[in-house]
Amino acid sequence: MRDRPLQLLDWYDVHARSMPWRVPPADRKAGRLPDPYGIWLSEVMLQQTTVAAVRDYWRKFTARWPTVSDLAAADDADVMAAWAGLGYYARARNLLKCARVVVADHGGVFPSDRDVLLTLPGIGPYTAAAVAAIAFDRPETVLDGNVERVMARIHDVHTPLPTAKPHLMALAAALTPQDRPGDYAQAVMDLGATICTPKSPACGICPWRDGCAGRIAGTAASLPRKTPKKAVPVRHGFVYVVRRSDGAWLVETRPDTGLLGGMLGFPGSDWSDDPRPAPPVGADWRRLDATARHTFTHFHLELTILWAVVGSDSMPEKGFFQRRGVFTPAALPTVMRKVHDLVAESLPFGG
DNA sequence: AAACCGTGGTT
DNA sequence: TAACCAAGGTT
Repeated sequence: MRDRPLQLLDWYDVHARSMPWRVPPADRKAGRLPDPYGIWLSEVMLQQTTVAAVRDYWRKFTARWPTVSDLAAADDADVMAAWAGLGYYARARNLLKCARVVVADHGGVFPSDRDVLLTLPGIGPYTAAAVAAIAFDRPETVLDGNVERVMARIHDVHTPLPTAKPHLMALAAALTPQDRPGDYAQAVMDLGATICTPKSPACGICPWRDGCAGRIAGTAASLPRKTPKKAVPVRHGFVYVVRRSDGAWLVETRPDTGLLGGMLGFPGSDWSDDPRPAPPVGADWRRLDATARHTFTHFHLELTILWAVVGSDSMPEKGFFQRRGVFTPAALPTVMRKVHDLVAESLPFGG
């Protein structure tokens, strides 16, 4: 069998996926490396998130904040609004923290060392290795969901995740080449994303098919094994949508920690088995004849929507009014945007 | 160390 | 359609 990394790099030279932040293999071989800021931004956005979902957000962020210094100087609310809809909002809070540390402690220059990168907010083992390898061509080993799957299959590893993770890491590290480590890292992930897919891998066209123990054993499609997850419960809650007579919307900035931390939203009850309404302002409340349903990572949510129209002298106990032109549903996390859309289509208020 | 933390696409 | 899944990190 020919050298596995070289086999994969030859495949990558032909089949590399094109991405806005990526430098194609031909250019990288000529010595060109990507902007570390763009790679860091892409890697944070790509955490548990598909390439398709990230593309437009990455373009929007780099157009508005072209350098890490620009991002570090941004207003928190602008960054959170720009991140709205992408999910895992702690990433956006850590993104800002990280940018500010890079400016304050590293002169606005991204560190190239994996262990230094690991000290930065929002950068864990995967992202530190990815930035070092992809942006600086350091021989670091990335272990993401793709690499775990590929390693489990070519070595026919039956130990379930996450127990198997250290073993899979050792197997992946043993393959990482000294030459073109950045392309190699991207190549394994492209292989996992396009050939060695979770459900029905395309073993027939895989550059690693010859030495793949999982394919030979007939177990590939069932690997990696994973310990079963718990069923997600259903929780309930109330949201309060207040329109002022001039069309302004009552919103609040959610606390920095916890679910949807730091994001804009409509005030509401807690989300529990037995929530109690606690309206943010005295008003003639009416119940909307529609329920907002949304699924988070660890629970389903059913929200009862209460709405009211108040006068221009209204002084809410919670939140603040955003006028027309300032308020935009695009700045809301998806569950709140669903609430907004249900209200907007039920109450023709002129947007 | 297990729980928490979003969303949209695929099966 | 409900479950699964995606370039994970933090506490």
